[in-house]
Amino acid sequence: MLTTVSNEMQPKNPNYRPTMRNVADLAGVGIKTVSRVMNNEPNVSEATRERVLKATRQLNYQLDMAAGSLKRTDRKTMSIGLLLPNVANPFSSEINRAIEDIFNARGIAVFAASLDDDAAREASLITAFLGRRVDGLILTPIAANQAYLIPEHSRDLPMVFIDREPRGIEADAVVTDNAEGARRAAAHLLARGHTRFAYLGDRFDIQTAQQRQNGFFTELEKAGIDTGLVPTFNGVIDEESARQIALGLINSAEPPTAIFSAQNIVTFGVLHALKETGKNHEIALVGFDDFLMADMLEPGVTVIAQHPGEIGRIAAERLLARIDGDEQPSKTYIVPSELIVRGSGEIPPAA
Amino acid sequence: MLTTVSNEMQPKNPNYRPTMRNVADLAGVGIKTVSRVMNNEPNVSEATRERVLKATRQLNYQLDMAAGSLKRTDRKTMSIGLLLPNVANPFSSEINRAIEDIFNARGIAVFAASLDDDAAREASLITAFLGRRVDGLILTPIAANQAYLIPEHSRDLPMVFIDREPRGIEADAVVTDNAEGARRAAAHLLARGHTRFAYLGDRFDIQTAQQRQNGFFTELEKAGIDTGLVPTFNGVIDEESARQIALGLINSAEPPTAIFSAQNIVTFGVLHALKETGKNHEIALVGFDDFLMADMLEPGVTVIAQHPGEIGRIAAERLLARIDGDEQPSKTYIVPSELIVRGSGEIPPAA
DNA sequence: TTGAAAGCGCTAACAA
DNA sequence: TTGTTAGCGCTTTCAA
Repeated sequence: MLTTVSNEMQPKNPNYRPTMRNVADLAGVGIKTVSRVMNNEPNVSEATRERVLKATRQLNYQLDMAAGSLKRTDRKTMSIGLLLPNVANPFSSEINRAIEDIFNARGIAVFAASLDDDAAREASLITAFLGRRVDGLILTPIAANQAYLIPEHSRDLPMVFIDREPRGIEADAVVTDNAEGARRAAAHLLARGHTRFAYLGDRFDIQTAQQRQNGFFTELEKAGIDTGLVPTFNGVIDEESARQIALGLINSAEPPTAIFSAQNIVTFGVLHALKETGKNHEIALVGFDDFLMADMLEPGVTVIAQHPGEIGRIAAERLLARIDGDEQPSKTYIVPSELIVRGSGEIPPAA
Repeated sequence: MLTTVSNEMQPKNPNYRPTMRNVADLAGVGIKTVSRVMNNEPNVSEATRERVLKATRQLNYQLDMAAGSLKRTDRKTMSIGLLLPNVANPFSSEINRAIEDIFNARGIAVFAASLDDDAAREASLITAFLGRRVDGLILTPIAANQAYLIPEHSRDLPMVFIDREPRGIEADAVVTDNAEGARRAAAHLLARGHTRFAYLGDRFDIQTAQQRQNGFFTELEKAGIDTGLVPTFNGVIDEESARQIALGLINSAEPPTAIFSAQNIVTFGVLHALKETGKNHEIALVGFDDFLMADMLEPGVTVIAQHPGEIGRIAAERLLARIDGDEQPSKTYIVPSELIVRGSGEIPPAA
């Protein structure tokens, strides 16, 4: 005989959303027993468990995680926040996928959002995630400084930075060896005998862009090249301006024999310029970032490939370890880039 | 003079996470006043508001949305679930971005996850989202039937299906005009005088694949071609098998003069085969789905482009309308595909 | 093995 | 304009 009154509380509508109380009443057990079953806790007889499970199926009951986490000691929401440059670009979306795979396997859901290189978005998206009490954060820092995150970090909100290291806060980071990758590009071109270079990079206020330029120029200088004379363009933020700049270089009195483009989009612009002018087999090109179809172009495009999937995987594993209580000192993990030889970077300087 | 006892409850640790009660005590107001300020409700004097705001800053307080939604009448969590084929592929990630933009502007966060064409994942991911009480669902159906969602749909959980229409449930859907797009591809090739075709498609159990094949074949038949004789390959699920099949076709006794590849990955395999055999300027190719660099290949690749951003935008707007209470009958929205002429599809049949 | 009571942080309803 | 009380659905604590 059921003694509770809660049956009266069930709306006549059969499509109300049942609570644990409803399940308990239907199964004729206490609410705590339902909780035990739903959370796979021990000390429930097989018969009782079956009875409860049957009631959950009858009512189509689903545990409310948020309500539970409110009272639960660890207060975990089983969700994390992920801030990427842009979920639509291949670099971001590969990271996204790698992270999803790891958290998914642990039953943790991922909120992802795009920053568009906008510091104001960084702030507002982080606020949105914090308000949802995510268990951790993986983010590409864009604001000049991340010191504002210190209070959260001390409150034991784990965070891992990706692609760029944070400033003003000590935390884990996972980044590509940008300087070394660009250095290798320079060495590769120098080995073919090039002496006339051009450098096209994106926003110079972004850490990675600076590192790539430094790496590239350092190697040129080691080879005795006066980098002050190397045509250098920073702030090339879209394909069309990259194309225009490349056209200007190609048509100049002393065109470069080798071009280094420090980023995906920039590479696309340069490729268009080379194709239009028919110089694609005469001027060497190495691009930072691999891209789809790079091997199908004429010539194939030699690139310094990053490994976004690897970055995502490592970041996810670090965050998971932190969530699980890992207290080791924070550290920056460096994911090596890779020179992929396909043709465009092996063109020798014109006689 | 504060009379509450809750100050004792604040841990000595300065890095505890403050509650609304703590803010209220510090500001010397009632908890409901803090709630009013945090939710921008009226009827708070400017002075009080300032005092509360100051306290929130001092404590670094952040409203807990989940706790609030528990009691709030509308029970909204301000989050939605998004199920995509694969967040890493360009089609999915463009949709993802379009949806993010619209929900973000409304303060609604997006849980995204990848299905990998796996019906079991569809079920488990939906369960995960429902357990988090998302306010709505946008999903690419993969399971044979979505009738299992009827209870949730009747409980007033809005949902919009994308890319494919659901089966077994009446709900909004946003899809590409697959049949019409493929039909147009056929017409385009027929107009160049082709009579020997080959068709390569992906998993035939996927609705869109069937529609594309139907559209393509219908147009061929209209032109008097016996489609029973057209070499047709379904279940081409990766680039390498597409390449092998294309190589077989190219090297056969009677090679096709025009190939239609019904999906991105398949197109990549065919392109490789054409390039390897040097037939890229001899055999015509039209692919379904646009891709990066399609214009940079030799020849440029003629495609039937889908508009994933548009699909995402419409789906997001529909879901938002439903969340806001729109009760109109459910409907399927069709996003037109677009023929993009670039060269490969304009190659005439060999003499 | 089971369940009753308290309370997580917040909003609704209502009183002052 | 402000504050008090109850209670959202759940887990914890502790008693049976």
